[in-house]
Amino acid sequence: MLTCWLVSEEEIHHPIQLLHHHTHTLGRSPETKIKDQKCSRQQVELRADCKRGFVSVKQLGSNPSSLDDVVVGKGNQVTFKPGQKLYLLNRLYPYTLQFRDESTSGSSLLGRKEGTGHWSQGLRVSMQDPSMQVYKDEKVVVIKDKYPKARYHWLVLPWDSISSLKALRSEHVELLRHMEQVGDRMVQQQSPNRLHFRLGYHAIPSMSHVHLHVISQDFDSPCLKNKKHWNSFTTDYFINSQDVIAMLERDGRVSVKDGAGELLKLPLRCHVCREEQTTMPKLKEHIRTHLLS
DNA sequence: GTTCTAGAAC
DNA sequence: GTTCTAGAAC
Repeated sequence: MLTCWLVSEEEIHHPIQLLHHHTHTLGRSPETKIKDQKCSRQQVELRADCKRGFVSVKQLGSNPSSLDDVVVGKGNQVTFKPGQKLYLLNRLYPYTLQFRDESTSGSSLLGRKEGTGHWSQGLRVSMQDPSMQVYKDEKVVVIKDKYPKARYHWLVLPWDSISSLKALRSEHVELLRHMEQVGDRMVQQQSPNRLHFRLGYHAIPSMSHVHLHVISQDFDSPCLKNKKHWNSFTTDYFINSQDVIAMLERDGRVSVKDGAGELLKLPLRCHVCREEQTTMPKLKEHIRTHLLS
């Protein structure tokens, strides 16, 4: 079981432990050392889910608390994940989340695995591991997907901690262009034959930290196992990098349609000839026929 | 994200 | 009886 800690970004006080499925009220108090009268004594209510790796945040006070750049709003509830920043009041008093393996604290025992936090933070761990890095420069790092869904499947990640598409703003356009350029270069350099590739983002990714998928369109991989896998790369759930950049240039934000998650439940359809298949094994057999020629 | 497995579908 | 999917993971 992981433990959950609320960390004051400005190190005003020690991390506060949030117990699994317990509510914790945070506001103007000796605990936070906040004396600002605009902050309610019960500014937000927090409830940690250590199994799923997030904290529910409900704003109780009248003045705005915000998650990244988005105001929560009184009475509203949002999901707070590691990598995101919670500002208790008016973009002040920033907090981050940490899920830690309790086995790493205190005296260590032999043979115990090092705690790496919640599974959804796996990419943040992998990108820092030199043995996983395929390419890196001052802005981004490229790693191979741990469970590739095709013969070639890379992830391009920025060093900057950007939790998801929702946190992207106009100022990130240049970074995203660079990520795409690096992705294009991976395709040209590493791929010997002329396989078709797509570069894009998942509408609702499971893993934290913005990552660009660079994936060959053979989908010839034992790790491609279920409908969710298939539809996440072959429906509108997969948003082309160019479309994300265009949206960011035009609106200053990336909007993901409501119900994008439903796209994962669509029938299995071949991405080449659009023919529908009834089961995954049949689909996998079918797409082999498009490999030749 | 994956693993596991109950029970639906065949 | 076997294959395959899809939801839980406290």
